[in-house]
Amino acid sequence: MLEKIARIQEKLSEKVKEVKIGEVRTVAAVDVSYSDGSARAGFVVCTYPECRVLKTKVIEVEVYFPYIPTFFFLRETRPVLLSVRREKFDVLIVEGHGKAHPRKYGLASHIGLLIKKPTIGVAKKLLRDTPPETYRKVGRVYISVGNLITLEDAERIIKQILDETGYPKPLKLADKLSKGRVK
DNA sequence: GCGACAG
DNA sequence: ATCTTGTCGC
Repeated sequence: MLEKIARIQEKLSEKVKEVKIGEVRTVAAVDVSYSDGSARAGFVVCTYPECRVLKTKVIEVEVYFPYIPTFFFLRETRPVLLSVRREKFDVLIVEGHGKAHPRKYGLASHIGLLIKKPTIGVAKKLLRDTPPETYRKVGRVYISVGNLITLEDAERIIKQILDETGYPKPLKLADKLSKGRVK
């Protein structure tokens, strides 16, 4: 079964577009946390590059798929998609890899393909067998192309919004929101 | 002693 | 991720 899905990932990775992004005025971020059998997605939209918070929200949804390394997107696509639908932003930061993946297709790429908007994958650790040219280390995180952006643009954008700990500010807020740990 | 592949 | 213990490395 997973073999079949792996082939699909390789096929879908060919649909990812690496193009220069247009003017960026707002950046959004999503992160998911779990409690019991439900997943909670924290979503935030900030101005770029100032990172003034324009919107925040949290949604809750039942999760049915387990976490399997390199198949992470099967578990988080649903909650992430539901939280970003109908929202407005120029680029979306996703907690999880984009092209920095053994099959060049992580959650950030899947989301980017589905919503047809620029996405950047951000993760704290690398997966085994990740092609070196697919990512950059920025601050303390690894970033990669999700969709509709170049690695260079992604790097430039993330560098502008790092906090003092080397972690993207919008993503940190999304993380807190998902854990219900923010005003 | 029990693993070290995103979360 | 979440829980949890110890604080460190094969």
